[in-house]
Amino acid sequence: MVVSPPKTAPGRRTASKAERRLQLIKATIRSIAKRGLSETTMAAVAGEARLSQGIINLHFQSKERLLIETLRYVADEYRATWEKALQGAGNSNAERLEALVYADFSKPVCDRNKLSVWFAFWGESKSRPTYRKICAERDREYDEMLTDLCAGLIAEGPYPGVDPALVATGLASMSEGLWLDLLVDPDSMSPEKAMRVYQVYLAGMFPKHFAY
Amino acid sequence: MVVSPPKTAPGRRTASKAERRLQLIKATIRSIAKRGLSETTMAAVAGEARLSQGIINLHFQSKERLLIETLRYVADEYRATWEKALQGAGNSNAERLEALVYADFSKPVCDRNKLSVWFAFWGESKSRPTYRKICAERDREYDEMLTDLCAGLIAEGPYPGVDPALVATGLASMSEGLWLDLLVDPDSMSPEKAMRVYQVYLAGMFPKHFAY
DNA sequence: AGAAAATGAATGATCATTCATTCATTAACA
DNA sequence: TGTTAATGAATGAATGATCATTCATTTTCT
Repeated sequence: MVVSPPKTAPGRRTASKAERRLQLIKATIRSIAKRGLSETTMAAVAGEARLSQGIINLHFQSKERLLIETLRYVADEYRATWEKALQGAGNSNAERLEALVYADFSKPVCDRNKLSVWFAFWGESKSRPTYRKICAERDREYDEMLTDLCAGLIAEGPYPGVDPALVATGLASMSEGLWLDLLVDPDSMSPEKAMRVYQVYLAGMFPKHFAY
Repeated sequence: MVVSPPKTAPGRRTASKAERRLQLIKATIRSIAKRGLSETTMAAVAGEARLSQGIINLHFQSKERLLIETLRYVADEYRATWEKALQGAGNSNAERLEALVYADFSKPVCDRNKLSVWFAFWGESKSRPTYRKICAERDREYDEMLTDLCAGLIAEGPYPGVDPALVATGLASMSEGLWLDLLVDPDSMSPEKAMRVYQVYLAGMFPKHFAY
C-alpha cells in the first residue's frame, strides 16, 4: 500500500513528485526501447519526457537510481498483473492457470517496449547485483505461486510422478522464451501464437484438464 | 567453411589477424559479463586482452563492428554445438532430441559469461536491426531443425493432433527461459536441474519415447 | 631493409552531474 | 479581496570526467 500519493492540486502547473517520477520512468522505458540501454542518456530521457536536463537528478539523484526504479516499476507491474488475473479468475486450478496464460501475453505485459526493458536488465544482471536481486525476486515469487497451483492440478488429476516444482519452472521459463521471440522476431511470433504454444504444453502435461 | 585461417608463423611474436580477432572477441565476452554491455569500453576490452588502446580499431575498425562480430561468434558457436551434437547422436529421433538437450545445457553453451552476452544483445535488439537479424536468424535455423525432428517423433508415436511447429517453438523457448534462470538465479538453478525440467516436458509431450 | 603489427599519447565528442537562477504555487497578512 | 513573502519545482549553462578514434612512432618479423 502507498501512503496516499499527493495528487496534483487543481490548476497546478508543476506536477507532484510522484507524477514526475512516473513520467520519467515511462520516458526511460521508451528510451531503452528506442535507443537501447547502452545509449540511454540522461539527456535522452529528459528529452523523451519533454523536460529539462537537470530534472532526473532532482527527482532520482542519479542515473543509476532512475534505472533501478524503472526496473522496479516493471517488476511491480508484472506482479500486479498476475495477482489481478488470479483475483478475477474462477476458483478451479485450471481456470486460474488459464488466467495466468492470458496475463502473460496481454498487451501491457508483452508490449515490446517493456520486453526491451526486461532483457536489457537481464543482460546487465551478472555485473549488477541490484538488478539481479530484483529479477531473481520476481522469478521466485512467480515460481512459488505457480508451483502451488501445479501441485493442486497434479493432485486433482491425479498425475502420478509429476513434480510440481519442475512443471512450474518449465511453464515460467517457456513464457520468458516466448517473450524473447516476441521481442526478436515479431513477424513470426504473436501473443496469440505464444498462447497456443503454451496451451500445447498444458495439454500434454495435464490432459485431464486441458485439450489441444 | 572458412578459407584456411592463417596460423601463427613459427617463432612469430605477433599473432596472426585471425588469432588477434579471436582474442579480442573473447575479451569482449568477458568484459560484457564482468561490466555489462553499457560499461564495456574499448579500453576495458583492450585491457582485458592485455593489449593497447588502439588495437581494436586496428582489427575491427570500430566498436560497433567488434560487438557485431562478438554476437556472430557466439551465434556461430551455438549452431556448431548443436550440429555437432546431432552428428554424434544415434539415428533415432528420440536420441537426437536427447542429444540436443545435453548440448543446450553443456558447459560452453550455458556458461554465464556467454549467457550475459546473449541477453545483452537481446536487450538491445529492438533498437539495432543488425543485432536483431543475427538473433532472429539463429532462432529460425534452430526452430526449423527442431520442427523436423518433432514431426518425426509425432509420426512415430503417433501423437495425433500435435502440431510439430508449436512443440518445437515451445522446446526452444523453454531452453531460453532456463538459460535466464541460470544467469539470474544460479543458486536455485543448475544445468542438471534445467535438463530435468526439459525432460518433464518431453515426457509429458512424447510419453511413448520419454519417461520421467 | 622493408613490411606489418602494435603502441599510447592526443583529440574532440559526449556524458552525468551541479548549481545559480527563474518560475509557479501556496500561505500569510491587511 | 488584493498584495506580498516563502516554498519548492524546473531550468539550462557550466564543469570535469570518460569515451571512441586517430596517427606518429616503435617494435617485431621476413
